[in-house]
Amino acid sequence: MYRLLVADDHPLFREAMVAVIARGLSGSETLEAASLGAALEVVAQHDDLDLALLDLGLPDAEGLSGLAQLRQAVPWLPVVIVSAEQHKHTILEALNLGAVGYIPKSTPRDTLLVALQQILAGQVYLPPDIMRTGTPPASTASPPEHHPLASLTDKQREVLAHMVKGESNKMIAYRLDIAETTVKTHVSAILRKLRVSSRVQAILLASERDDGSR
Amino acid sequence: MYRLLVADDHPLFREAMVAVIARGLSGSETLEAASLGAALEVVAQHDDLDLALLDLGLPDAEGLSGLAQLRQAVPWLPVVIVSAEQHKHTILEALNLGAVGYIPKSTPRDTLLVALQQILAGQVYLPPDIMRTGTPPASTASPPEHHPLASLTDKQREVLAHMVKGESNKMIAYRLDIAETTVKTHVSAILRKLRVSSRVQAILLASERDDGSR
DNA sequence: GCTAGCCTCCTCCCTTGGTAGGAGGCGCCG
DNA sequence: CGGCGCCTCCTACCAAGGGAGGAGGCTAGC
Repeated sequence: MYRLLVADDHPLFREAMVAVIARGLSGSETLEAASLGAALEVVAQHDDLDLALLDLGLPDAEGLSGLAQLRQAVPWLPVVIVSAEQHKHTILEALNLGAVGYIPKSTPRDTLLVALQQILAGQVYLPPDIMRTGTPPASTASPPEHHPLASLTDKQREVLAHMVKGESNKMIAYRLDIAETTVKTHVSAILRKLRVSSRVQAILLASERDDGSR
Repeated sequence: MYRLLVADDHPLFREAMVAVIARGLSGSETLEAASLGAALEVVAQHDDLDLALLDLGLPDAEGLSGLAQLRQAVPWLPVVIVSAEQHKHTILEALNLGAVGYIPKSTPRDTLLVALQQILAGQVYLPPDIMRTGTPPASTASPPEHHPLASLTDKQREVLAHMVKGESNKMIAYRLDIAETTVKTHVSAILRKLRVSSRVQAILLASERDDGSR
């Protein structure tokens, strides 16, 4: 049913996770990686993955840099962080980097399954503690998840419309009669909101959605 | 019917050209520009132009640099060079820069009309002299005009396929197991053959054509 | 009044994209 | 065999893209 990647350097935990998935998501296939490097290789060769479970604290990845690299390499792949650490700051950082969820290692098996299903369904999973404590992550967490494109401001949408036509920042600036730096600001905001890392990906995503054009 | 831009610093010649167009291509609209700067402004504000007639020797454009700038600014706009000069080298250079034709100023009115119609129909017009003298422009002139995409080599098509997915040069290199410099070489060749100036435009052009994907 | 969001613009900095030009290897064809 | 096209890779260089961070002005809402 689904194809998942479990990236964790602890063999036992990896196996446990795989077992949970096998039992809870029957028919799903799991790939494993013991390091970030291995994970990057795996994702490079499998473009049909549905989700990656990434452990924080892989030997070859400093903290969230592993997430950053993974997102960078394959922006289309949803990544959920699996970690022992539970600092609110780290979790928000991860979301900012494009993670679609954060699962504490202490999560009981059945809750874990619910979390995975929720994430595979396109939702975001966060540890209940965080959800409860009055934390309105606002900018990156709640709204964008469901309406990536809808969350753009008018001006951003306008800039995106020009990007889609293949125009450069400089040309967009000229047409909209604003400074190129301003265009860059908008573009950066767009990329962040759409969770992609290059204008090309933003364009593909945009023209894939709205597409009333042909 | 058509919207043309006539860029020439000589008012008399410009008027004559406009007159020829008015008589021969009834219903067509012509815009005028007396300098390259003016031409650039015009094209920036009119994205529905069909063709630009560019004089070589505009006050603010050194030789073919005007063509280069114009092509750079609006790659989608076909540009035909109108010039007094007739050196074979210049003509080939112009074609290399993406011009779709080269019309000597000495061309008689009726021939000029034929040339314009030919160009508007997607053909290329070159002064008969050049066509006759055994000059096989090969690389840029004859084949690409009709089949921009078809003229790509297998490898180039393969690279383009990855570009269309939104992948960076580095990622493509990794997937195809070749050096990034090689990917760049292919990308450059693709851009040249497709007559565009950025990967985004190449991608848009490519996904506009083949599109069996949706 | 103050705050929050948005738009505007800037500087500094690094990465990516793209061009130019050269060079070697391979295979095909006249 | 020699030439030609293609693929490969390289160096060097410049332009464009993108992130970080700060800053001012504006309006809407509390």
